[in-house]
Amino acid sequence: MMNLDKTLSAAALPVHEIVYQDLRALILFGEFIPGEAVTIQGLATRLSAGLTPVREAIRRLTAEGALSFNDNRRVCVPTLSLKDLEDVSFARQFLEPKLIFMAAQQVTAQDIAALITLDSALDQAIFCGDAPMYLRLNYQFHHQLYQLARAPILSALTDGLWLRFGPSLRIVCGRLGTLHLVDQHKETLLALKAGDPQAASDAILQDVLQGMEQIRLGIA
Amino acid sequence: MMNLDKTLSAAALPVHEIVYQDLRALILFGEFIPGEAVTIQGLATRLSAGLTPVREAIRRLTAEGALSFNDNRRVCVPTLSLKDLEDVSFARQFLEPKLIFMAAQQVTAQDIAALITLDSALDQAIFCGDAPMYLRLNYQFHHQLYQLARAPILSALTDGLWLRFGPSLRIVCGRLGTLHLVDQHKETLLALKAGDPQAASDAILQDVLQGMEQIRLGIA
DNA sequence: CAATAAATAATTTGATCATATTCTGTGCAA
DNA sequence: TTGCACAGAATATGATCAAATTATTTATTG
Repeated sequence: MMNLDKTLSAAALPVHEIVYQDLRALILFGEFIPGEAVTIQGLATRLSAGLTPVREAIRRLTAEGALSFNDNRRVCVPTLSLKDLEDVSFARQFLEPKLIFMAAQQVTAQDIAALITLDSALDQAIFCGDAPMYLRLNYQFHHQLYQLARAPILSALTDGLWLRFGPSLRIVCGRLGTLHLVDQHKETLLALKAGDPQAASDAILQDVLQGMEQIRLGIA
Repeated sequence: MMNLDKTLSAAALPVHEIVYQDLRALILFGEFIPGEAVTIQGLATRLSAGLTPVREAIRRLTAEGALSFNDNRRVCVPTLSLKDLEDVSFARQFLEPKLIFMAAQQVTAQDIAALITLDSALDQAIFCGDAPMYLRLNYQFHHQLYQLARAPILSALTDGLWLRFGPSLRIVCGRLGTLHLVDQHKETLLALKAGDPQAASDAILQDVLQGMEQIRLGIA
Protein backbone atom coordinates (compact mmCIF):
# COMPACT_ATOMS: atom_id res chain seq x y z
CA MET A 1 0.00 0.00 0.00
CA MET A 2 1.11 3.51 -0.72
CA ASN A 3 2.47 5.67 2.04
CA LEU A 4 0.00 8.48 2.67
CA ASP A 5 2.61 10.74 4.24
CA LYS A 6 4.39 10.84 0.95
CA THR A 7 1.41 12.30 -0.84
CA LEU A 8 0.35 14.69 1.89
CA SER A 9 3.60 16.14 3.11
CA ALA A 10 6.53 16.96 0.88
CA ALA A 11 8.38 13.73 1.56
CA ALA A 12 8.69 11.03 4.17
CA LEU A 13 11.83 12.23 5.89
CA PRO A 14 13.75 9.72 7.99
CA VAL A 15 13.39 10.19 11.72
CA HIS A 16 17.08 10.96 12.10
CA GLU A 17 16.63 13.85 9.70
CA ILE A 18 13.65 15.23 11.57
CA VAL A 19 15.40 14.90 14.89
CA TYR A 20 18.40 16.68 13.40
CA GLN A 21 16.30 19.60 12.22
CA ASP A 22 14.42 19.86 15.50
CA LEU A 23 17.54 19.70 17.59
CA ARG A 24 19.28 22.14 15.27
CA ALA A 25 16.47 24.62 15.74
CA LEU A 26 16.60 24.23 19.50
CA ILE A 27 20.29 25.11 19.46
CA LEU A 28 20.05 27.79 16.81
CA PHE A 29 17.35 29.76 18.56
CA GLY A 30 18.72 29.73 22.05
CA GLU A 31 16.58 27.00 23.60
CA PHE A 32 19.63 25.55 25.30
CA ILE A 33 21.83 27.19 27.88
CA PRO A 34 25.52 27.28 26.92
CA GLY A 35 27.31 24.56 28.86
CA GLU A 36 24.13 22.56 29.32
CA ALA A 37 24.53 18.79 29.23
CA VAL A 38 22.61 16.88 26.61
CA THR A 39 21.81 13.21 27.07
CA ILE A 40 20.83 10.86 24.30
CA GLN A 41 18.02 9.34 26.25
CA GLY A 42 16.78 12.70 27.37
CA LEU A 43 16.50 13.89 23.79
CA ALA A 44 14.92 10.64 22.70
CA THR A 45 12.21 11.18 25.28
CA ARG A 46 11.84 14.89 24.56
CA LEU A 47 11.53 14.38 20.83
CA SER A 48 9.70 11.05 21.01
CA ALA A 49 12.29 9.20 19.01
CA GLY A 50 14.46 6.13 19.33
CA LEU A 51 18.04 6.17 20.46
CA THR A 52 19.63 5.48 17.10
CA PRO A 53 18.16 8.45 15.23
CA VAL A 54 18.97 10.77 18.13
CA ARG A 55 22.49 9.43 18.18
CA GLU A 56 22.88 10.21 14.49
CA ALA A 57 21.52 13.72 14.86
CA ILE A 58 23.90 14.38 17.74
CA ARG A 59 26.89 13.22 15.71
CA ARG A 60 25.97 15.52 12.88
CA LEU A 61 25.63 18.51 15.14
CA THR A 62 28.84 17.60 16.89
CA ALA A 63 30.61 17.63 13.55
CA GLU A 64 29.18 21.08 12.92
CA GLY A 65 30.44 22.36 16.26
CA ALA A 66 26.95 22.88 17.61
CA LEU A 67 27.56 20.29 20.31
CA SER A 68 30.75 19.09 21.85
CA PHE A 69 31.77 15.55 22.58
CA ASN A 70 33.62 15.34 25.86
CA ASP A 71 36.22 12.85 26.98
CA ASN A 72 33.55 11.34 29.23
CA ARG A 73 31.67 10.50 26.04
CA ARG A 74 29.02 12.91 27.14
CA VAL A 75 27.68 15.65 24.99
CA CYS A 76 27.07 19.25 25.92
CA VAL A 77 26.29 22.63 24.42
CA PRO A 78 29.59 24.50 24.13
CA THR A 79 30.07 27.90 25.68
CA LEU A 80 31.41 30.51 23.33
CA SER A 81 34.47 32.30 24.66
CA LEU A 82 35.31 35.81 23.55
CA LYS A 83 38.21 34.38 21.59
CA ASP A 84 35.85 31.94 19.87
CA LEU A 85 33.49 34.76 19.04
CA GLU A 86 36.31 36.71 17.44
CA ASP A 87 37.10 33.71 15.25
CA VAL A 88 33.48 33.31 14.24
CA SER A 89 33.34 37.01 13.54
CA PHE A 90 36.44 36.87 11.39
CA ALA A 91 35.00 34.05 9.31
CA ARG A 92 31.63 35.72 8.89
CA GLN A 93 33.28 38.99 7.88
CA PHE A 94 34.58 37.58 4.66
CA LEU A 95 32.12 34.75 4.01
CA GLU A 96 28.90 36.73 4.17
CA PRO A 97 29.96 39.66 1.97
CA LYS A 98 31.25 37.18 -0.60
CA LEU A 99 27.99 35.25 -0.57
CA ILE A 100 25.84 38.35 -0.83
CA PHE A 101 28.01 39.68 -3.63
CA MET A 102 27.40 36.49 -5.56
CA ALA A 103 23.70 36.55 -4.67
CA ALA A 104 23.34 40.11 -5.92
CA GLN A 105 24.67 39.11 -9.30
CA GLN A 106 21.88 36.65 -9.97
CA VAL A 107 18.97 37.73 -7.79
CA THR A 108 15.53 38.05 -9.38
CA ALA A 109 12.75 40.52 -8.62
CA GLN A 110 10.78 37.65 -7.16
CA ASP A 111 13.62 36.76 -4.81
CA ILE A 112 13.79 40.35 -3.62
CA ALA A 113 10.06 40.46 -3.05
CA ALA A 114 10.30 37.37 -0.84
CA LEU A 115 13.10 38.98 1.15
CA ILE A 116 11.10 42.15 1.64
CA THR A 117 8.17 40.16 2.98
CA LEU A 118 10.49 38.38 5.34
CA ASP A 119 12.06 41.62 6.51
CA SER A 120 8.65 43.15 7.20
CA ALA A 121 7.71 40.22 9.38
CA LEU A 122 11.03 40.69 11.10
CA ASP A 123 10.33 44.34 11.87
CA GLN A 124 6.98 43.32 13.23
CA ALA A 125 8.60 40.77 15.54
CA ILE A 126 11.03 43.38 16.83
CA PHE A 127 8.21 45.84 17.41
CA CYS A 128 6.20 43.24 19.31
CA GLY A 129 9.19 42.18 21.37
CA ASP A 130 8.76 38.62 20.14
CA ALA A 131 12.34 37.47 20.61
CA PRO A 132 11.96 33.85 19.45
CA MET A 133 10.24 34.98 16.28
CA TYR A 134 12.89 37.62 15.71
CA LEU A 135 15.67 35.03 15.98
CA ARG A 136 13.96 32.72 13.53
CA LEU A 137 13.20 35.39 10.96
CA ASN A 138 16.60 37.02 11.18
CA TYR A 139 18.27 33.69 10.54
CA GLN A 140 15.87 32.96 7.73
CA PHE A 141 16.63 36.30 6.09
CA HIS A 142 20.34 35.59 6.01
CA HIS A 143 19.89 31.93 5.12
CA GLN A 144 17.72 32.84 2.17
CA LEU A 145 20.39 35.23 0.93
CA TYR A 146 22.99 32.46 1.14
CA GLN A 147 20.82 30.23 -1.00
CA LEU A 148 20.65 32.87 -3.70
CA ALA A 149 24.42 32.81 -4.06
CA ARG A 150 24.25 29.22 -5.33
CA ALA A 151 27.52 28.37 -3.66
CA PRO A 152 26.69 25.30 -1.56
CA ILE A 153 30.08 24.94 0.07
CA LEU A 154 30.37 28.54 1.21
CA SER A 155 26.72 28.52 2.26
CA ALA A 156 27.29 25.46 4.39
CA LEU A 157 30.30 27.02 6.06
CA THR A 158 28.43 30.22 6.83
CA ASP A 159 25.29 28.46 7.95
CA GLY A 160 27.36 26.37 10.30
CA LEU A 161 28.72 29.43 12.04
CA TRP A 162 25.24 30.35 13.26
CA LEU A 163 25.23 27.15 15.31
CA ARG A 164 28.30 28.36 17.15
CA PHE A 165 26.68 31.49 18.52
CA GLY A 166 23.10 30.19 18.62
CA PRO A 167 23.16 29.23 22.28
CA SER A 168 24.45 32.69 23.18
CA LEU A 169 21.50 34.42 21.54
CA ARG A 170 19.13 33.60 24.34
CA ILE A 171 21.21 35.67 26.67
CA VAL A 172 21.43 38.57 24.25
CA CYS A 173 17.69 38.82 23.82
CA GLY A 174 16.91 37.95 27.38
CA ARG A 175 19.07 40.74 28.73
CA LEU A 176 18.42 43.43 26.22
CA GLY A 177 15.01 42.78 24.71
CA THR A 178 14.40 43.28 21.00
CA LEU A 179 13.44 46.93 20.62
CA HIS A 180 17.01 48.18 20.57
CA LEU A 181 17.93 45.84 17.71
CA VAL A 182 19.14 47.43 14.52
CA ASP A 183 20.14 45.84 11.25
CA GLN A 184 21.22 46.76 7.75
CA HIS A 185 18.55 44.79 5.97
CA LYS A 186 16.91 47.81 4.36
CA GLU A 187 20.24 48.97 2.95
CA THR A 188 20.96 45.45 1.69
CA LEU A 189 17.60 45.21 -0.03
CA LEU A 190 18.04 48.61 -1.66
CA ALA A 191 21.41 47.57 -3.03
CA LEU A 192 19.93 44.33 -4.36
CA LYS A 193 17.14 46.23 -6.09
CA ALA A 194 19.71 48.60 -7.56
CA GLY A 195 21.72 45.65 -8.81
CA ASP A 196 24.78 46.83 -6.93
CA PRO A 197 26.67 43.78 -5.59
CA GLN A 198 29.35 45.83 -3.88
CA ALA A 199 26.86 47.96 -1.99
CA ALA A 200 24.91 44.87 -0.94
CA SER A 201 28.10 43.23 0.20
CA ASP A 202 29.07 46.32 2.21
CA ALA A 203 25.67 46.55 3.83
CA ILE A 204 25.77 42.93 4.94
CA LEU A 205 29.24 43.40 6.36
CA GLN A 206 27.89 46.17 8.55
CA ASP A 207 24.96 43.96 9.54
CA VAL A 208 27.31 41.15 10.52
CA LEU A 209 29.55 43.46 12.52
CA GLN A 210 26.58 44.88 14.37
CA GLY A 211 25.23 41.41 15.09
CA MET A 212 28.51 40.10 16.37
CA GLU A 213 28.91 43.18 18.57
CA GLN A 214 25.50 42.51 20.12
CA ILE A 215 26.60 39.03 21.05
CA ARG A 216 29.92 40.29 22.36
CA LEU A 217 28.06 42.63 24.68
CA GLY A 218 25.81 39.76 25.71
CA ILE A 219 28.50 37.33 26.73
CA ALA A 220 31.11 39.80 27.98
CA MET B 1 37.88 -6.35 34.86
CA MET B 2 40.00 -3.52 33.59
CA ASN B 3 40.29 -2.91 29.89
CA LEU B 4 43.86 -3.63 28.84
CA ASP B 5 43.64 -1.40 25.78
CA LYS B 6 43.32 1.53 28.09
CA THR B 7 46.70 0.98 29.63
CA LEU B 8 48.46 0.05 26.43
CA SER B 9 47.09 2.50 23.87
CA ALA B 10 46.27 6.11 24.56
CA ALA B 11 42.60 5.56 25.33
CA ALA B 12 39.74 3.21 24.66
CA LEU B 13 38.08 5.11 21.87
CA PRO B 14 34.48 4.27 21.02
CA VAL B 15 34.07 2.27 17.85
CA HIS B 16 32.15 5.07 16.18
CA GLU B 17 35.14 7.33 16.73
CA ILE B 18 37.57 4.81 15.25
CA VAL B 19 35.33 4.20 12.28
CA TYR B 20 35.06 7.94 11.80
CA GLN B 21 38.81 8.38 11.76
CA ASP B 22 39.38 5.44 9.44
CA LEU B 23 36.70 6.53 7.02
CA ARG B 24 37.92 10.10 7.18
CA ALA B 25 41.40 8.99 6.23
CA LEU B 26 40.07 6.94 3.35
CA ILE B 27 38.31 10.01 1.97
CA LEU B 28 41.08 12.45 2.79
CA PHE B 29 43.77 10.51 1.03
CA GLY B 30 41.98 9.66 -2.14
CA GLU B 31 41.03 6.05 -1.43
CA PHE B 32 37.57 6.69 -2.83
CA ILE B 33 36.68 7.67 -6.36
CA PRO B 34 34.58 10.85 -6.60
CA GLY B 35 30.99 9.84 -7.19
CA GLU B 36 31.51 6.42 -5.69
CA ALA B 37 28.60 5.00 -3.71
CA VAL B 38 29.15 4.17 -0.07
CA THR B 39 26.95 1.66 1.70
CA ILE B 40 26.54 1.33 5.42
CA GLN B 41 26.72 -2.42 5.34
CA GLY B 42 29.68 -2.39 3.02
CA LEU B 43 31.63 -0.17 5.38
CA ALA B 44 30.56 -2.22 8.37
CA THR B 45 32.04 -5.28 6.70
CA ARG B 46 35.14 -3.49 5.44
CA LEU B 47 35.93 -1.98 8.81
CA SER B 48 34.66 -4.89 10.89
CA ALA B 49 32.18 -2.81 12.80
CA GLY B 50 28.48 -2.81 13.60
CA LEU B 51 25.91 -0.83 11.70
CA THR B 52 25.25 1.81 14.31
CA PRO B 53 28.83 3.07 14.69
CA VAL B 54 29.25 3.17 10.92
CA ARG B 55 26.01 5.05 10.64
CA GLU B 56 27.23 7.61 13.14
CA ALA B 57 30.53 8.07 11.36
CA ILE B 58 28.73 8.57 8.07
CA ARG B 59 26.48 11.23 9.55
CA ARG B 60 29.46 13.12 10.89
CA LEU B 61 31.23 13.06 7.57
CA THR B 62 28.06 14.03 5.78
CA ALA B 63 27.79 17.06 8.03
CA GLU B 64 31.35 17.97 7.10
CA GLY B 65 30.59 17.71 3.41
CA ALA B 66 32.88 14.73 2.92
CA LEU B 67 29.93 12.57 1.92
CA SER B 68 26.60 13.49 0.47
CA PHE B 69 23.21 12.20 1.44
CA ASN B 70 21.03 11.62 -1.61
CA ASP B 71 17.27 11.68 -1.91
CA ASN B 72 17.40 7.89 -2.15
CA ARG B 73 18.76 7.98 1.39
CA ARG B 74 21.97 6.58 -0.04
CA VAL B 75 25.35 8.06 0.55
CA CYS B 76 28.08 8.79 -1.95
CA VAL B 77 31.38 10.59 -2.30
CA PRO B 78 30.66 13.96 -3.91
CA THR B 79 32.39 15.05 -7.08
CA LEU B 80 34.00 18.45 -6.87
CA SER B 81 32.95 20.78 -9.67
CA LEU B 82 35.22 23.59 -10.82
CA LYS B 83 32.82 26.04 -9.20
CA ASP B 84 33.03 24.10 -5.94
CA LEU B 85 36.79 24.14 -6.13
CA GLU B 86 36.77 27.90 -6.56
CA ASP B 87 34.67 28.23 -3.42
CA VAL B 88 36.99 25.97 -1.46
CA SER B 89 39.92 27.93 -2.78
CA PHE B 90 38.35 31.23 -1.75
CA ALA B 91 37.79 29.99 1.78
CA ARG B 92 41.28 28.55 2.12
CA GLN B 93 42.82 31.76 0.82
CA PHE B 94 41.82 33.73 3.83
CA LEU B 95 41.52 31.01 6.45
CA GLU B 96 44.99 29.52 6.14
CA PRO B 97 46.96 32.77 6.13
CA LYS B 98 45.01 33.91 9.18
CA LEU B 99 45.73 30.65 11.01
CA ILE B 100 49.40 30.68 10.14
CA PHE B 101 49.66 34.32 11.16
CA MET B 102 48.27 33.40 14.56
CA ALA B 103 50.48 30.34 14.76
CA ALA B 104 53.59 32.35 14.00
CA GLN B 105 52.87 34.61 16.94
CA GLN B 106 53.06 31.82 19.50
CA VAL B 107 55.16 29.10 17.91
CA THR B 108 58.04 27.60 19.92
CA ALA B 109 61.43 26.36 18.73
CA GLN B 110 60.25 22.85 19.53
CA ASP B 111 57.19 23.25 17.36
CA ILE B 112 59.35 24.42 14.48
CA ALA B 113 61.70 21.48 14.92
CA ALA B 114 58.77 19.07 14.66
CA LEU B 115 57.59 20.80 11.50
CA ILE B 116 61.05 20.57 9.95
CA THR B 117 61.17 16.85 10.65
CA LEU B 118 57.77 16.46 9.05
CA ASP B 119 58.80 18.48 6.01
CA SER B 120 61.92 16.39 5.53
CA ALA B 121 59.90 13.20 5.51
CA LEU B 122 57.61 14.91 3.03
CA ASP B 123 60.50 15.69 0.68
CA GLN B 124 61.58 12.10 0.97
CA ALA B 125 58.13 10.89 -0.02
CA ILE B 126 58.09 13.19 -3.03
CA PHE B 127 61.54 11.97 -4.06
CA CYS B 128 60.50 8.34 -3.74
CA GLY B 129 57.28 8.92 -5.63
CA ASP B 130 55.31 7.62 -2.66
CA ALA B 131 52.04 9.41 -3.36
CA PRO B 132 49.97 8.06 -0.44
CA MET B 133 52.70 9.01 1.98
CA TYR B 134 53.03 12.44 0.40
CA LEU B 135 49.32 13.08 0.81
CA ARG B 136 49.40 12.06 4.45
CA LEU B 137 52.45 14.10 5.34
CA ASN B 138 51.36 17.17 3.44
CA TYR B 139 48.05 17.16 5.27
CA GLN B 140 49.81 16.56 8.55
CA PHE B 141 52.12 19.52 7.96
CA HIS B 142 49.22 21.89 7.44
CA HIS B 143 47.13 20.34 10.19
CA GLN B 144 49.93 20.75 12.68
CA LEU B 145 50.24 24.41 11.75
CA TYR B 146 46.52 24.89 12.36
CA GLN B 147 46.87 23.42 15.81
CA LEU B 148 49.57 25.93 16.68
CA ALA B 149 47.18 28.80 16.03
CA ARG B 150 45.04 27.68 18.98
CA ALA B 151 41.87 28.76 17.22
CA PRO B 152 39.68 25.66 17.33
CA ILE B 153 36.80 27.07 15.32
CA LEU B 154 38.90 28.35 12.44
CA SER B 155 40.99 25.18 12.53
CA ALA B 156 37.88 23.06 12.25
CA LEU B 157 36.62 25.07 9.30
CA THR B 158 39.93 24.80 7.49
CA ASP B 159 40.42 21.15 8.29
CA GLY B 160 36.98 20.44 6.95
CA LEU B 161 37.85 21.92 3.58
CA TRP B 162 40.44 19.20 3.02
CA LEU B 163 37.65 16.66 3.02
CA ARG B 164 36.06 18.46 0.10
CA PHE B 165 38.98 18.02 -2.24
CA GLY B 166 40.36 14.82 -0.72
CA PRO B 167 38.69 12.49 -3.23
CA SER B 168 40.12 14.55 -6.10
CA LEU B 169 43.68 14.08 -4.90
CA ARG B 170 43.91 10.52 -6.14
CA ILE B 171 43.44 11.77 -9.65
CA VAL B 172 45.99 14.53 -9.26
CA CYS B 173 48.71 12.19 -8.06
CA GLY B 174 47.72 9.37 -10.34
CA ARG B 175 47.96 11.48 -13.44
CA LEU B 176 50.95 13.57 -12.63
CA GLY B 177 53.10 11.62 -10.18
CA THR B 178 54.75 13.35 -7.26
CA LEU B 179 58.11 14.53 -8.58
CA HIS B 180 56.71 17.69 -10.11
CA LEU B 181 55.16 18.78 -6.81
CA VAL B 182 56.33 22.04 -5.35
CA ASP B 183 55.40 23.76 -2.14
CA GLN B 184 56.24 26.78 -0.03
CA HIS B 185 57.00 24.87 3.14
CA LYS B 186 60.64 25.94 3.29
CA GLU B 187 59.67 29.59 2.97
CA THR B 188 57.01 29.14 5.65
CA LEU B 189 59.44 27.51 8.03
CA LEU B 190 62.03 30.23 7.48
CA ALA B 191 59.45 32.89 8.26
CA LEU B 192 58.41 31.04 11.40
CA LYS B 193 62.01 30.82 12.56
CA ALA B 194 62.45 34.52 11.84
CA GLY B 195 59.35 35.26 13.90
CA ASP B 196 57.74 37.01 10.96
CA PRO B 197 53.98 36.26 10.97
CA GLN B 198 53.29 38.24 7.83
CA ALA B 199 55.94 36.44 5.81
CA ALA B 200 54.72 33.06 7.06
CA SER B 201 51.19 34.02 6.18
CA ASP B 202 52.25 35.10 2.68
CA ALA B 203 54.21 31.90 2.12
CA ILE B 204 51.26 29.74 3.07
CA LEU B 205 48.98 31.70 0.79
CA GLN B 206 51.29 30.86 -2.10
CA ASP B 207 51.34 27.23 -1.00
CA VAL B 208 47.55 27.11 -0.93
CA LEU B 209 47.26 28.74 -4.34
CA GLN B 210 49.72 26.29 -5.83
CA GLY B 211 47.94 23.34 -4.26
CA MET B 212 44.53 24.43 -5.46
CA GLU B 213 45.92 24.98 -8.94
CA GLN B 214 47.26 21.44 -9.00
CA ILE B 215 43.80 20.11 -8.24
CA ARG B 216 42.23 22.40 -10.80
CA LEU B 217 44.51 20.94 -13.43
CA GLY B 218 43.65 17.46 -12.21
CA ILE B 219 39.88 17.75 -12.45
CA ALA B 220 39.67 20.10 -15.42
C1' DC C 1 10.08 -12.99 -35.04
C1' DA C 2 12.90 -9.46 -32.92
C1' DA C 3 12.97 -5.49 -30.12
C1' DT C 4 11.32 -2.61 -26.91
C1' DA C 5 8.46 -1.59 -23.00
C1' DA C 6 5.92 -2.84 -18.83
C1' DA C 7 5.21 -5.52 -14.86
C1' DT C 8 6.84 -8.40 -11.38
C1' DA C 9 10.02 -10.94 -8.49
C1' DA C 10 14.45 -11.09 -6.03
C1' DT C 11 18.10 -8.86 -3.87
C1' DT C 12 20.29 -5.26 -1.80
C1' DT C 13 20.33 -1.47 1.25
C1' DG C 14 18.58 1.71 4.73
C1' DA C 15 15.84 2.78 9.08
C1' DT C 16 14.51 1.78 13.43
C1' DC C 17 14.13 -0.53 17.75
C1' DA C 18 14.82 -3.64 21.77
C1' DT C 19 18.27 -5.47 24.28
C1' DA C 20 22.70 -6.58 26.19
C1' DT C 21 27.15 -4.79 27.29
C1' DT C 22 30.49 -1.39 28.67
C1' DC C 23 31.85 2.77 30.62
C1' DT C 24 31.91 6.77 34.12
C1' DG C 25 31.40 8.90 38.13
C1' DT C 26 29.89 8.63 42.96
C1' DG C 27 29.24 7.12 47.46
C1' DC C 28 30.50 3.94 51.04
C1' DA C 29 33.53 1.25 53.70
C1' DA C 30 37.98 -0.39 55.03
C1' DT D 1 43.50 7.46 50.53
C1' DT D 2 42.28 3.13 48.20
C1' DG D 3 39.18 -0.36 46.68
C1' DC D 4 34.60 -1.83 45.54
C1' DA D 5 29.88 -1.80 44.34
C1' DC D 6 26.05 0.59 42.27
C1' DA D 7 23.29 3.69 39.36
C1' DG D 8 22.94 6.23 35.32
C1' DA D 9 24.38 6.86 30.74
C1' DA D 10 26.60 5.65 26.46
C1' DT D 11 27.84 1.99 23.32
C1' DA D 12 27.08 -1.70 20.23
C1' DT D 13 24.70 -5.69 18.23
C1' DG D 14 21.39 -8.13 15.69
C1' DA D 15 16.64 -8.58 14.39
C1' DT D 16 12.96 -6.74 11.83
C1' DC D 17 10.67 -3.96 8.61
C1' DA D 18 10.46 -0.76 4.65
C1' DA D 19 12.26 1.22 0.58
C1' DA D 20 14.83 1.08 -3.57
C1' DT D 21 17.52 -1.04 -7.05
C1' DT D 22 18.39 -4.75 -10.10
C1' DA D 23 17.15 -8.85 -12.56
C1' DT D 24 13.76 -11.49 -14.70
C1' DT D 25 9.78 -12.36 -16.95
C1' DT D 26 5.88 -11.14 -19.59
C1' DA D 27 3.46 -8.38 -22.80
C1' DT D 28 3.22 -5.45 -26.80
C1' DT D 29 4.35 -3.60 -31.16
C1' DG D 30 6.49 -2.89 -35.67
